[in-house]
Amino acid sequence: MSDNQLRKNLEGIYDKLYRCFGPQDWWPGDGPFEVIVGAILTQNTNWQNVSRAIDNLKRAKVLTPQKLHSLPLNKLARLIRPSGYFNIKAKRLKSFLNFLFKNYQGKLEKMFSLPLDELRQEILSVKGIGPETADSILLYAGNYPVFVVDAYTKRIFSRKKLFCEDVDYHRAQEIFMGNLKKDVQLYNEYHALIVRLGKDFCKKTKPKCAICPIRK
DNA sequence: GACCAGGCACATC
DNA sequence: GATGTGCATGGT
Repeated sequence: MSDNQLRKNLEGIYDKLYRCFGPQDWWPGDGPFEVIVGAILTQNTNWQNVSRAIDNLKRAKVLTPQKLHSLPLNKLARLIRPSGYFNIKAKRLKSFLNFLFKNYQGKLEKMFSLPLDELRQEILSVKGIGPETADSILLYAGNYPVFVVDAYTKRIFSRKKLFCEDVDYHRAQEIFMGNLKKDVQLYNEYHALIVRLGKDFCKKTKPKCAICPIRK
């Protein structure tokens, strides 16, 4: 497939999704810190469970960097229990908070004043934050122009023969970022629309769906 | 009861 | 470098 065709395909799919589903108004969450917490909690978990965990944190009035940083690990784990993998996710939240307080005095504005590539490297060095979580944080909490690749992206676009399902994260990201304009709002909406499509039409065990809006 | 959901780190070969 | 496994809840 030529670069030109690829670009047309990516833009065409976006247009179809947008026409079909409309703006998704992402990230579902209030403010950058809640976005970051949600990004960590949603690892391999559906959003409904994450939402319950976040509600617990809100009810306990601990959903701020300072409060979560000083909350004991076992209490944090108990509050985020509905999100699954709660022990490991509690540690991951703590490792991010340690990073935030050690390097930026707990201030997100300071952290988000760094240039994209530098900050991405730093966030990726935090234990428990891999490429997808890092990019979700950068795009949805920091408003950096980074395309987020997730399991749905790989599944949907491999079925459209744009790349293999086991494509490397960075390579998949390059395909989007190299062929679309670097635009925060576009990347925000595109990923949100992919998740919307994935949830409704692109199940793991159902390779074809007759009513999929982007089916040829 | 099986399968799935907006990953990641670590062990083993 | 590739592949397998543990981590866990709640919905369908």
